[in-house]
Amino acid sequence: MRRSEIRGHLLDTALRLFNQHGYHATGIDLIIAEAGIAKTTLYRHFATKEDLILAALERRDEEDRLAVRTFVEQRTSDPVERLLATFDFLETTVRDKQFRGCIFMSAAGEHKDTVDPVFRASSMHKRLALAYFEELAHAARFAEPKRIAAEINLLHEGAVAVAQITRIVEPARQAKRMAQQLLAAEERLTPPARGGDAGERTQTS
Amino acid sequence: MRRSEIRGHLLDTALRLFNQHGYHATGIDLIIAEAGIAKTTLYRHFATKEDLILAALERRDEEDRLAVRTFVEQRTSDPVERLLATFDFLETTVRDKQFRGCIFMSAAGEHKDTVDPVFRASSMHKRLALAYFEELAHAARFAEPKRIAAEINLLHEGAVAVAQITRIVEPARQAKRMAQQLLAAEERLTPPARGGDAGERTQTS
DNA sequence: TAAAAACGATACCAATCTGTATCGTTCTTG
DNA sequence: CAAGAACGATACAGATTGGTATCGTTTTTA
Repeated sequence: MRRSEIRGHLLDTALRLFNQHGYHATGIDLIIAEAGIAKTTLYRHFATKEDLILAALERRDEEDRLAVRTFVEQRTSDPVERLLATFDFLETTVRDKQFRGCIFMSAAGEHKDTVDPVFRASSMHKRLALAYFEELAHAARFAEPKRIAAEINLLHEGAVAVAQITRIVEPARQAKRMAQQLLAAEERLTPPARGGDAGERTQTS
Repeated sequence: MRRSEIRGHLLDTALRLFNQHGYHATGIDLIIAEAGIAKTTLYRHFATKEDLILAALERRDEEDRLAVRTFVEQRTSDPVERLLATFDFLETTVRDKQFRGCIFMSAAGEHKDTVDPVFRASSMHKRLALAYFEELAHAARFAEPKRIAAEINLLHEGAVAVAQITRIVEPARQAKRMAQQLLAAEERLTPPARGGDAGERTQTS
């Protein structure tokens, strides 16, 4: 393995093990054994285990946000359909055999103190995920994009939580149907496809 | 302290610490120190730490299910209103200064293997919570009580997850409003209050 | 009230934890 | 190609983990 790849390989291995066993239950010795890297080398890249956790979460945060954007944007250009497509993306992640819940929720669950850097990193990820929903809800010209985004976000979190316990895909599909019904009943500032009537509010149910 | 109370006191202390720091991060030494009980005594009541965790979850499971039933049933007798009242109960638990998320979700998050007894205990609690929603949805004569219950359940889990990260109460209220809109649009087998028309399906929106 | 059980205190055990020190080898890079 | 940095391997440190052994004291109970 080239030395420039070691850091990334360590992060990938750590993420896999954190997802599989959790953060406290995953020891440094297991990580280096699975990665096939010396302990000295790990500590040359990351000062502490907490630093490793934070770096892993940061990497995953960027990967995830890029992945959902890519998935959604290449599927449709309509903002409402994009909001719904996020649930299809969710379904693919839940369908993964390695799915054991959201690693950020797990991280926050094991580092419950709000001032803990790991909690803050998880919190930041969730805030950015919500921001994407807001971006889409705004583009869809909903009358209350922030509220819509929060509702979509709540459905996402609910689906992941239920799927974490049941280990079935159905919650993701159910959440999508709920989102569908929810969005269909919402006010828009202007109708999306038809040339709208002077920016006035329009009921589209 | 009377000796008959020691077991319960240990469970309460353990639950408080598990909620505060998580399961792996809470050591036996901390539990006995906080409880003011000798280690020997703890291990006379519980064979292993896992046994202590399981007993604590069992205790909390019964407490919680009784508490929500009591709260809901003394508030209203209408099944639909009772479904909505579960969100008010949720709001009180989230409003608690000690709220750090659902201890069963945390337990499942730290014991991710589906055959792990702790995971199974958490899973069982969630199954029983869902069963209560089904009971209420059935009493409300919804056409599809199982689906309704699953949707209510998903909203609950979503609200708890979002509240765990944000540490605000709003998700619980938002989930209730979503449930309200959801239930209002649902078919019922017979109208609840008015003497119904021969058991046929009725749209009540 | 007397015997039995449970208690507290403490010392202890082996295993595991995160993190460091040492040192010979390999890779990178100027 | 040579110097310096990064690597692997190993041993080790100090703290902490879950759990046990011992024993004198207190409480329960028959």
